[in-house]
Amino acid sequence: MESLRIRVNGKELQVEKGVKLGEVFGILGIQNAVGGKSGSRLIDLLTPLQEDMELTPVFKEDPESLDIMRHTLSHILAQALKELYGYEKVHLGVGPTTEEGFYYDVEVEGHTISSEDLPRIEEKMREIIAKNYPIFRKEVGREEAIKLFSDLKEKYKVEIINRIDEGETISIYGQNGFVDLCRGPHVPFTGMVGEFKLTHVAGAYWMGDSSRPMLQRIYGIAFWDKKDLEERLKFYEEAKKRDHRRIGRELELFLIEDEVGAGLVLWLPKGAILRKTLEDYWKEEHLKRGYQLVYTPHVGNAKLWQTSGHLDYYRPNMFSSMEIEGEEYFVKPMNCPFHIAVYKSKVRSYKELPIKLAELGTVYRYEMSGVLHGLMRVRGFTQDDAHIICAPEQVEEVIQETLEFAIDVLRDFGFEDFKVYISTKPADAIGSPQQWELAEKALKKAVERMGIEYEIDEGGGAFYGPKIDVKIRDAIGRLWQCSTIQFDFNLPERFDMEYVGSDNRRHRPYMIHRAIFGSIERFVGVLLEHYAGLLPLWLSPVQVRVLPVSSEKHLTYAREVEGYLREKGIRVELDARDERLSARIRDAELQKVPYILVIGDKEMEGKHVSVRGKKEGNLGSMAVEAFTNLLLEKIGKKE
RNA sequence: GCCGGCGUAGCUCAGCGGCAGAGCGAGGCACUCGUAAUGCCUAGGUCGUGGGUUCAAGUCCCACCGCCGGCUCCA
Repeated sequence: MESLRIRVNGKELQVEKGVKLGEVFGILGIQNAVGGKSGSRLIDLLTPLQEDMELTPVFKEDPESLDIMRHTLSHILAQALKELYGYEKVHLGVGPTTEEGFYYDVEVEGHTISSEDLPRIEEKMREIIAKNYPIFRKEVGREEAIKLFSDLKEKYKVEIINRIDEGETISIYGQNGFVDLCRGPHVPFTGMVGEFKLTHVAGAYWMGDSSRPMLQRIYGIAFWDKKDLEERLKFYEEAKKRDHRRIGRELELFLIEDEVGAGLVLWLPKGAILRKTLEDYWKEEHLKRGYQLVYTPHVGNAKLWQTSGHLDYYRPNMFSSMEIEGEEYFVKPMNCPFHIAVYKSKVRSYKELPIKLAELGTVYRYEMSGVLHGLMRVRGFTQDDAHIICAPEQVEEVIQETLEFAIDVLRDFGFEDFKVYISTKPADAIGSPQQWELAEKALKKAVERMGIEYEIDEGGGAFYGPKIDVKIRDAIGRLWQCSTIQFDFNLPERFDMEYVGSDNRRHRPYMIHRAIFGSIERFVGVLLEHYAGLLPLWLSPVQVRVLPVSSEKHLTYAREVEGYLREKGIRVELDARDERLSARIRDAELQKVPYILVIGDKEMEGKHVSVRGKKEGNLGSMAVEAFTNLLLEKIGKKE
């Protein structure tokens, strides 16, 4: 028998080839290990060791251990389904782990699983766990595997086997009469899994291909500790509480209605003022940084979209055409062709570059009905769009400046944590290698210089150019894609864009698309979820609500205060309804108004107001001017 | 678009073959009130739309529209 040298935590051990990792740990007196790790590779206790290796044990404290037990839970889920609906009726797809749990894609003949079935399935799973069945692992040959899974009527598994590379080991795992094709890793007994809960069931195409059958995906979450599980469930509840669709209705910000159309947003007065605040800020910041604002139409001639290539490549996402005086027109899905037309309105000199054209351009895109979601995914939205046209030697500086701009803006809205993704040249790219190299280098350099954490999505760029995407982390840790800076080597060619260089010759400029918010709609949605509706003062649709204690005695002075604040540019409302003061306070609190001013006899005497802050609580009485100055200072600081 | 669930008053929801309901909100009246809900009264519905089954349909069946959870797509 061949022998192997295994190093665990620095201790070297000589064992026979084929000895299971669990036995190795046993010899070494390592207890409670869930599995082992060699480099980044996870190995479970059931796996026979075939080569010399250095290992560290994985315990429950190690995050990798979750992956192992979640994987086993997905098998237990599969077995539970087989037990409940019949071994030959349940066809298994794939059952991987997720960031917080696991799922299994299955097809159940003659039954569709609904969320009502989940408790029963869970119960069956707990039975399997309680029995503490030993889990086995076996390596099988390709032919043997195909025969085994064909006999089991596991058509999807057979398909997977056929896709496995020659030479790769094919392993099966199972327990108590249940067998699954699986790479592992798993815990050695069904009783070793942690706390779990099945959360929901949804459809999922086999292999993610819409031309293949749709399976049912059963999702579960799982952690070692009940505490962690409950925390995760609380997170879902918290997310639900922050749902911008709910907040939007409660605070009367926006409306999306059947009568108007799916994915089309009506901005109610309070939402409109929020949007205006965002837009005014946006325009000011752009002007400060040398952008030129433009306005372009909502529709454009088909010839334009032909030249841009949208009709060839983007047509499925465009609304149907309309005919005007024998010419075909389309509602715009993008602003770029118009901005290019602005650029081309005259001969451009290198001295003008970079030219930065910006517009809050409302575009319409056909999105499949199933993907529409509140403000986050709509059919009509306003991009905070800009196109930067520059010379090659300006690219680096332009990218740097643009990225800084985006981050500065996002910081102003209270986001501090960013994740940046750079997508590089895909296989089917157009443009010269020099162009790609220059562009990709500029992107990387900009991110590195700013010291932001980033990842590279190798080959993930669009065919027409590489890009940077910025995602922001919200108050409960979720990432939202917002800003994007995207090179375009395609449109300058298609539209024959030029500038005259210092050599008096014509040159092709570089063009960069960029958005900071992404879309106004989506960004407002993200803001609402980030702040759970309690927007910072400078963004609040209503910043102050004035409440006279008595709607008769104090009304005149209350109106005076209201008028004064309004004149100072503060968004103020008077609530002199014939209601108890505490009822009106409650109402203002629920509407998340940052400051409530109570006005009674005492305040009237000294031209004071009694201030109650949403965050600070009762701040006591102060002079109207003092309060106004305090407020204006806070608004100025974007608090 | 696909799979599953769901559409009942402005909102949140109950009713699941036999007289359309509740709370909040809205309107009216009384109370004139000091930091998170004063009381009483009233109005409000082709039960998403269209078809079908039935003596009888929010309720059962079919189609469509929309919403929710996913999948897919996001030149």
